Amino acid sequence: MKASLVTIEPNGHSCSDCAVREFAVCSSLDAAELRELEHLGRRVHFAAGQTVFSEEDITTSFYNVLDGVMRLYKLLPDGRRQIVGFALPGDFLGMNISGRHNFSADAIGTVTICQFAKAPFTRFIEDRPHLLRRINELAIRELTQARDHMVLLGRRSADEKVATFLLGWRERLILLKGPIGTVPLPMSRQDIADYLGLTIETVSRTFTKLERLGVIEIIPGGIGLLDAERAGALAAA
Amino acid sequence: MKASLVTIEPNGHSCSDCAVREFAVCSSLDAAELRELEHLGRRVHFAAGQTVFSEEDITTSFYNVLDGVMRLYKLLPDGRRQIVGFALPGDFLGMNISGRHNFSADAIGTVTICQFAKAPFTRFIEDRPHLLRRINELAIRELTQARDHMVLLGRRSADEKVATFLLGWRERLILLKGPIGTVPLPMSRQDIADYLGLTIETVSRTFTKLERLGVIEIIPGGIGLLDAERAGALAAA
DNA sequence: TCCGATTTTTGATCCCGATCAATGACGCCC
DNA sequence: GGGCGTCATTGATCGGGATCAAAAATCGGA
Repeated sequence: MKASLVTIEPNGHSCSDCAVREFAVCSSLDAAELRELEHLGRRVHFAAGQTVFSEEDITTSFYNVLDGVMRLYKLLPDGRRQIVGFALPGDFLGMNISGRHNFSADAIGTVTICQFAKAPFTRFIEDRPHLLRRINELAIRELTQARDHMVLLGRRSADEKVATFLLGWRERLILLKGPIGTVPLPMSRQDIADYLGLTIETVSRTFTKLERLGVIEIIPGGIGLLDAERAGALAAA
Repeated sequence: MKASLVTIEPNGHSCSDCAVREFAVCSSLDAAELRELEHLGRRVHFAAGQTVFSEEDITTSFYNVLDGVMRLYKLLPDGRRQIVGFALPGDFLGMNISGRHNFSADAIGTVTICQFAKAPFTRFIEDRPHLLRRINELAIRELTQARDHMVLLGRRSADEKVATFLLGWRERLILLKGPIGTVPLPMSRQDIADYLGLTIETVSRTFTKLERLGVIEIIPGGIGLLDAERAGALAAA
């Protein structure tokens, strides 16, 4: 029997053995609170390519990424797409003030998510200022990243964009999983292009150029960073 | 005697008659709290072009814009500039997690600011979750704007960028001051260019083009919006 | 293991917005 | 009111990245 595209984990799971415990919003909670939170969230699995929520959808849940990578994006009426970020384990999605999501979110590869119904989670936050402070902290960090990305989109060349992306992505993965050999790139070239405000052809050409320069090595599903120094210079950080 | 470029208002002022009372972060406070807050903040005036704080500066204060317009921007090492936003009365500046500002802020024209020393204000927030919630709300709203701006920078043409900017700026002013005739543009063409990821020449040419099309009328210090419908179509919202 | 679909790479050409250059329009201070 | 510095507009040309097109590589399924 074929697995469904979206499956809810049937049996109990516990926050205490959660992989993203110290990265996620939950890091602000004590043991007792975690036990209470366990009853509010449920683990959900999404297959590659599935949409978790869409822009303009009414917000009914908040989401905590546990495993996998997601693309967060906005579409223009004519189909042009801008990816506003990639979500990794520990990222918290769904906060907004309009009551509607202001971007869409797809699973890239399979993804596991901890899903909280909006109302009970909002009530849970209510009298827990430390959790609110943690959420605020995550929002401010995202805001900082968003501003950095504006600089990239508005003022950097294609070469700088690609180099900056590769270094930044690598840095995030290292922060999450520790030192790594090669850099996995689970997203497609088109995703990278839509993240950097380029076309797929330009991204592909720039990858090839960087390889020719001996800065990277293109491997299936990722790249190897051969000359971090040189890459940093190209990124012009 | 010539006025100094930065002046601190000498005598007492009161939050109760503050112009941005209902827009700002303070809208979450009751009368008693406002009276307490009064002692933490002081009004400061900046002359046109003055820098209020710079990127990488250690954050020693938070700022509440009371009057005037500010440009918020980031610089690349080689001088390229990206304006990440324009601050208007009611906007709250200075939140970050690194302890350093992550963008610079200049006064455009004269600006009045309500300045709070970081430590006492942080303490003031401490046991006032409603204020924290309000700050979080403002952060999330900015995040939404930041994502919209990413789409503009990454995926829109010059014409769309300019039209979108004019409509968005007009909308913000209307929200703040009610219906207006012409749209004042206190920032320079260079500021607009650095906000939209364009050059000053392209902005100027696009303005002229929109005027030739009968969409706007260029007047000293601003524009008149003659055909909002047409402008909206060009913006391709 | 082979085949068809999809994704990625590479090549040729085009065009939008940047760059370079000059002129025009203010505002400001003596 | 005249001269000067700054900012905005306009014109001519250039080039980086987009677009159009095709080949090559990779992947998934029978």
